[in-house]
Parts: sequence; C-alpha cells; structure tokens
Amino acid sequence: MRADARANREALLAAARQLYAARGTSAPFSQIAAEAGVGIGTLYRHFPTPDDLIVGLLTDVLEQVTAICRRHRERLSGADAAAAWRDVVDDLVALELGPLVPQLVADRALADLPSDLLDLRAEGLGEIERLLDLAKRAGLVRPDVTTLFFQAGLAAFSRPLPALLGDAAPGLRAWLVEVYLAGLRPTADDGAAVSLSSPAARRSPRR
Amino acid sequence: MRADARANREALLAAARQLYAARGTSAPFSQIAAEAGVGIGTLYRHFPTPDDLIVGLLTDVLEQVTAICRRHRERLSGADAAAAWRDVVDDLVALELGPLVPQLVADRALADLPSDLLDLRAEGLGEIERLLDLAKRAGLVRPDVTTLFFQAGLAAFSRPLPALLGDAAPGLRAWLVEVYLAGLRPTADDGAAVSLSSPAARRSPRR
Amino acid sequence: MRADARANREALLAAARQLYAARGTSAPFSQIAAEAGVGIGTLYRHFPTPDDLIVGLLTDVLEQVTAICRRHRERLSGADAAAAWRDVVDDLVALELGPLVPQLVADRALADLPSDLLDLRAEGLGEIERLLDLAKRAGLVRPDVTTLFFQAGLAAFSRPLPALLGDAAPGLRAWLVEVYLAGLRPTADDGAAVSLSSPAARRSPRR
Amino acid sequence: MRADARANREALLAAARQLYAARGTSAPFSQIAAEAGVGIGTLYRHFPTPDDLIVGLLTDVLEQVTAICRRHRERLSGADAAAAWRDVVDDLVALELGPLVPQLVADRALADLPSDLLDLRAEGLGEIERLLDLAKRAGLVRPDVTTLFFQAGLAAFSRPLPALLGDAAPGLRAWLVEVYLAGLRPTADDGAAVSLSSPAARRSPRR
DNA sequence: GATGAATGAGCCTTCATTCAT
DNA sequence: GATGAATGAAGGCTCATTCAT
Repeated sequence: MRADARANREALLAAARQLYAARGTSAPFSQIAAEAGVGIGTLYRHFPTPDDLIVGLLTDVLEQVTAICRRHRERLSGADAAAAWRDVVDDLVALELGPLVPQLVADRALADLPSDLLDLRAEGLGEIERLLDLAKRAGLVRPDVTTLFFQAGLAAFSRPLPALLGDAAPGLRAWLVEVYLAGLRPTADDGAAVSLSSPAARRSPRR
Repeated sequence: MRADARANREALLAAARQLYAARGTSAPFSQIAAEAGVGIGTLYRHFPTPDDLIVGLLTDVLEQVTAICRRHRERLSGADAAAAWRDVVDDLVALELGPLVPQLVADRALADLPSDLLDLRAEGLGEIERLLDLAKRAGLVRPDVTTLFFQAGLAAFSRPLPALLGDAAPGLRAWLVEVYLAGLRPTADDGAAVSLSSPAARRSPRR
Repeated sequence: MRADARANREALLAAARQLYAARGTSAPFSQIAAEAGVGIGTLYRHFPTPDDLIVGLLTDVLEQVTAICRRHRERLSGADAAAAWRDVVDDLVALELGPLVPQLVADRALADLPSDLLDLRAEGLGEIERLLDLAKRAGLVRPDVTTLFFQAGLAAFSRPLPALLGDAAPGLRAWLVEVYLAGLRPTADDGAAVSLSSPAARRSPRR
Repeated sequence: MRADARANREALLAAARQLYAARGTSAPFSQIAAEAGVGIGTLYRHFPTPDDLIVGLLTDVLEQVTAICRRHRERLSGADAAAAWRDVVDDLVALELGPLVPQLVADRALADLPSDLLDLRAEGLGEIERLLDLAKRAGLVRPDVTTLFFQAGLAAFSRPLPALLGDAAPGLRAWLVEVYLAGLRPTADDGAAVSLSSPAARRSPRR
C-alpha cells in the first residue's frame, strides 16, 4: 500500500496546486481532498497542517524551477540566446510561481520553513542566477538586475489576474512577459535612465 | 440624520478599505463594522450585499483615478513630460489599485457590475487613454500599447508581494514600476521586436 | 432583547449544568445548545470559550454555596445543631459540587481563574469555615478538620458514581454522607486515632 | 508467535492503564497502540471493541483485588488487626481502583459485562466480604456495613481530585481514607445514630 | 435608522474503525 | 499476525445574514 499512499499524495498535491492556481485563494481542504478523489482524513494524514501542504507544493515547484533552468542553460550560451532566454522565462511563468509562492507563504517568514525547503530554494535561486548571468553576458539583461528582484518580478505577474482584468484582456500575460523582458534589456543610453542606483532621488510616492 | 448616515457610510468604506489593504485578505464583516464604530446591522443597511460594498469601494477608487489623471495631464504636454509621466504612474500605483481591486472583484465579470460603476470605469479608462496618448507622443511609450493592457499591467505589477518576497526585497515595487516603464518605452529598432502583432507564432508557453 | 438574551444565558447554564452533572463528562456543545433550545451560535456568543462556560457554572454554584451556608447558620448555634449540621451537608451535597468543580477545572490552576470568581470562592469558603467552626463548637466535628479538606471531601463523593457502582447500590450517596459525618465526629478516645498530626508515620502506601 | 502475541497484549493493557491513570481522560486508541509499541491494527486484533479492552483492564484489577485480600487475611485475625485493616485499605486504594475503574465503565450496567468478568467480580467481592467480617469481629467496622457499600465508598473516596482541589490539598486522599475508616467504626452509642435503618425518614436532600 | 442577539451553514480537525498489503 | 493507510462521522468554531427591539 506504499504505492497507493504515494499516488494519493501526488493526487493531493496536484489537486491543491490546481485549486490554488485557479482560485488564488485558499480552497477548502474538503474540496482539495474531493478533487484528489480521497477522503478528508487522507489529506490530513499526508499533510497534518496547512503548512505541511504548502511545503509539499513549494518543494515540487522548486524542483521544477531547477529542472527548467538546467534544461535551457546550454542554449543560452549559443547563437540563439535571445530565443532561449524567452523560452526559459515562458517556462518559468508557466509554472504559475505567482499563485503558489507568494500567496501561500503569506505571513510566514523564511526562517519558519524547514531547512530542506530552504536548501531547495537556494538551489533554485542559484540556477536562476547562472541563467541570469548568461543572459547578461548575451546582452539581454542589464547588469544591475539582481536574481532576487528578477524572480520576484516573475512571481509578481505570473499570478492569476482577476476576471475583471483577465477576461477583458486575452493575451495579457504574454504581453506582460514581453514588456518585462524589454524592461530588463539594456537601453540605448547605457541603462542609466532605468538604473535603480539612486532610487532615493525619486519623488516620494504618495501614500 | 442624513448627515449621520453619510458619515457612517464613509466610515464603513474607510474601514473596509483599510482592512482589505492591511490584511490582504477579506476581513469579517463584523470587524469592518467594529472598526467603523457602528453595529453590524448598520453595515447591512448601507451595503445590503457584499457586492454593494465592493461597488462602493470601486467607486471611490475610480474617482481618484480620474482625479489623478486630470491633475497631471497638462504637465505631460510640457517640456518635463518624462518626469510628469513617472509621477502619474507613481500616483496611480500609490492608490493601491493593485492590492485592493483584484482581491475585491475576484471572479466577477465586467457585465455583473452596475452601469453607474461601468460609467465611472469608462471615464477613468478614458482619462488614462488621454494620458497614454500624450506619453506616446512624447516618445515615452510605444505606439502599440493599448489602454486596457497598460492599466492591467499597472495592477499586475503593483500588487503586493507577501512576506517571503516582500521582506527579502525592499524597494521591489519601485523597481518593478521602473522596469515596467522601461519595457513600455520605444526600442531602438522601432519597437518591432516587442510587438505582439503575431503572438500566435510564439512557442506555446505551457510546460 | 436584553431580556431574551438573559433568558438564553440562563437556559444554557442550566442545560450545561444538567448535562455535566448527569454525564460527568464534557458533553458536546451542540447538545448543550440543543438542550437549552438555542442555536450553537448563541452558545458561543454567551460563552466564547469552554472556560467561559465553566466560569459561568462555577459562579452559579458558588453563589448557591454561600446562600446555603447563610440560610442554615443560625440553627447551628441552637439546640438542634446536629440536625442542622446534617441538613447543611445534605444541601451542599445536593448541589452536585462534585461533578462541577473538580471535573470542570481539570488541569486549570487556581491562578487562571478570573479574580471575580476567586472572590466568590473565597466568600464561599469563608461561609463554610464559619459553619465548620459552629459545628466544632457543637461537638459535631473534630477540631483539626480544615475547611479545605472538608469541602474537598464533600466534592469527592458528591460526584456521580458510574452506573456499575451506582445502580447496584441505591441509597449509596446518603450512606456515604452519613459515614462522612460520622468520620468527622470527635471520637471517644479524643480523636487521637484519626488525627493526621503525624501522617508521615504511616506506612507508605504501595504505588 | 504465541509468545509475541501475549507480550503485545500485556503491553497494550499496560499502556492503556497507564494512559488512563495519567491523563484521567480516555486517550486516543492510536496513542495506546503507540505507547505499547505496536500498530493500531494490533490493538484491534487483541481487543476488537473498546469493551474488550475494558474487560481486559477490569480483569487485571479484580485479580489484584483478590490477591491483596488474601495476602492480608491472616493478619486481620491476629492481635494487630487494626494495623492490618489499615494496610489492606491502603493497598486497595493504591490500586487506583477509584481513578481507573469508574472512568472505564462509564454508564455500563453490570449485566453488560461478560460472565467471566462477573465471576471474577464475585470472587473479589467475596474476598472483601471475608475481610469485612474479620474487621467487624475485631470491632473496626460497624456490623451494618455491607460489602457493596464498603467497596463503593472506597472507590468514591479514592477517586482523584483534579488540580483545583488536589494541588491545594496535598495529603487529601490519605485524610479522606482516614475519615472513611473512622466513619465506619462503631460509635460509642452502639452505632444507632448512624444507622441507615430508616433513611426514608430523613429530610429530602433535594432543594 | 441603529443595534446587536440569534441562527445555521460550512469549514477545520480528530479519531474510531476497516482493510489491503 | 502485524502494520499503517484510508475513511467518514462527529464535534469545535467562525461568520454571513436576519430580525426583534
């Protein structure tokens, strides 16, 4: 029955991920269990607390991040770097990092996550950093873009848009990715205009 | 008594807005009423359904959008267009449109909103369109950027990122806005590279 | 509706007390509410936490303890002291202190109870002490019996006996009261035999 | 394998007894199994229903009751009858019969118990009766005390008092046992005063 | 109009019990 | 025989909504 248990666990993770991605908001546990085709008790056996479920989901996603990065790394050094770069970003966005990572961790601090997960996160960020370095070397990204900001940006707009916006704008996400990539690119005037080197100099935004 | 009722209504809207913005998640109605200093029954008198409360909040926000746009329009035609453009966007972002609106409207379709509100929305979008035209004329925005996409992008980038990302990256929102503005700017090669004229030709982003 | 609310509160306390006394074990909240003829939400409004319900029950009981003691005090100084003494104890036992006080407070320390309740407890113990003094003066109780032990003894056997014992022995409780009163009485040999002055000298009981 | 099974059974009974005694409240079955170091399925194999577990526990206890009585019987006929009597009672109290049994049997009637167990019970009561007779003959117990009442009183007085009382009164149980024994002793006026020969003549204890 | 008490539907969680391995 | 995964009924609790005062 070990095999069955594993299958159930996978089904639960898949169901949770789908529901979280679709709804953005925390779905009832009973619904996750129903979607996975198991009883509510089984969900609790595999993930005794909501945190355990989150950790499970994040583990999956981070592993995929690493896999995606590694899959594309070689091409980024080649002649087709621009296309490769867009492909990586497309894949990362398709992961729906947005709904998962930020919404689920809510008020949780990094320190509260188990060290296993933090290791995975470090690994994923490391892979992204390598990719970003290659993209910079290929002239696709300004040198001052940090790994943390880059991935945070990815998460920021890979979140689902509420129907009010999304319905009215098919193709919106693809457009957002394009704009994001364009915004990261070095500018003709050497990138000085969009540098954040002196953000304090900007007008303080109205509260 | 009319004055009292109006004051209560304002207090309720303010309380709701603050709670939504602060907690990010939908607060109990009883708490909104308590925060406003009125009984729960009074909340229901002013906003019989949750939708009524949302409509009230959206109305407030849309009126502010229109006001902001009008306040800055003149400067956008002047010599300091670039600074003016950034100021408008900063003000719009400061509205917390991102954090507020999407959470409230959830899965609601445009068609479900009352015509009053749709009128206000049309007015706000009209003002944004005028602004956008001025920005295009000043060479700050590519000509193919539509009003709908622009404001949707604004909302997407200005939504709050929860703790895991937000804490780790102070200044993230300002950076995202900068990247967004940079991405909207015409490119050296005339913007052709980032055109969405043939999005279907792109690689499928899934998996 | 204040009157209704008060009536509901009383009904809830009565239902809880009856159920606790009958079952000895913590009854489902839903059952208490049903017994009181109100919705489960009403129970939670009046007693947000189980502790609040306990405090309410204890308050009631302690007030009755004080009332009983005061009612009988005069007679205890009269010629009919022996009969009066038995009546007080009967009344106190009839309160079913047993099921309420010890079972409900479970792992709670005295310090956790609100000061209002502690005051009531002190008042009740004070009344019992006065009664006990009169009983001692009337030669009905040995001088070395402390108030605390006396009331603890009352609680000890006013608890409901499980069916296994109770069914098989009608009249058991009345008999226990008699034995308790007899055990408290000064003995012919001056009470030395039952004194606890040197309990350490007794054989250590097997674990 | 028979030896293993027997060991498991013993471990389960020990774990159940310890948990009941320690926590006072019924512990989850899964915890009993865990404490015994076996799977939950094993618990169910040995004790298919909760009743079977109770019967197992009661069997153990009753066997010990019989053993204790037999161990002390001789001394009760000797010169040191008073000390022997107290020792027996101490040993019986130390069995934690009070804390353990009543909680387990709850609302079960005698008739529901299996005949094996009823036989054991009869045997235990028989032993107690013999002891009681010796105590009466030694002038330690009034002649009208019945075996049933005696053992029920023992259980009633030796049940544990929760924190509120227990903490405040160390030595309470020993004191209660002393008072009980004193109350059982013949009185100077021949015991007539505490006879229950006409209990119906007493004032009704309710309200 | 304002108030807050009452209600019950629905989600969360535990745990006794069954059963496939 | 032993194991522990799966199940779902049951109880705890919250909160949107109604309604009597």
